[in-house]
Amino acid sequence: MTSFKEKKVISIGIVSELTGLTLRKIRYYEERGLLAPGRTEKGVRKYSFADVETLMKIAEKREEGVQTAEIKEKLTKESNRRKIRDEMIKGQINAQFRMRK
Amino acid sequence: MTSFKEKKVISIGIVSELTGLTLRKIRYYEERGLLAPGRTEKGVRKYSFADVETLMKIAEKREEGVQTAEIKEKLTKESNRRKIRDEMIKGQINAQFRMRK
DNA sequence: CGTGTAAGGAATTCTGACACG
DNA sequence: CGTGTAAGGAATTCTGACACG
Repeated sequence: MTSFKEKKVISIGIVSELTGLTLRKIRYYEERGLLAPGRTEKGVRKYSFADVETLMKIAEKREEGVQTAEIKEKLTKESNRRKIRDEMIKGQINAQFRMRK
Repeated sequence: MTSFKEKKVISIGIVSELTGLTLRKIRYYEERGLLAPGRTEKGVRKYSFADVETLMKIAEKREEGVQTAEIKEKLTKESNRRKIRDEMIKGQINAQFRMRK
């Protein structure tokens, strides 16, 4: 269910290596609301592989000169689409169960 | 190819939370050769989700009183089986390619 | 707006060793 | 054998701010 890809377990230094982004940039994109890493009790940021992928998309867009505000919109829309899709799948599964009764 | 699950990106503190094992135990199992985390250039240990799963298996066995040496054997055998299986799959895929030519 | 950097402090991890057994 | 712990040091991360623009 909560797959590996979504688990917030990677610290920012490793994320930096994985994405090629500086710590400053990674923190800034969070500040601007483009992604939401987890935090340990002591306040240390933790990222998932999904976050790393998001950051790679952000990096591409930034290279194209796209501003963070626009990127944020695009990301929000994408996550909404994902949400709707997942709900539809859930609905289908539930429908299947009802059929079988 | 190099899937998320195998990537060495998790630090020992998080692994401890994920597995319920103390840092001491996690390091000791490594010392005994039951698993091989990666290291950053500075020497900080980094684990994969696969390592985390291995540690959970180790924890179970230890609770049953199995010694680390025995657990190590079992793990080695398992990884050999995995290796053989993967090679067979690779062989099959190659065979498919040859058929198509 | 987006990013770099120096600053001071806090949290994390590392190793080798002693302890118990 | 397997694990805890205290010890000292090194590496990592955090925040807020100044800089440039």
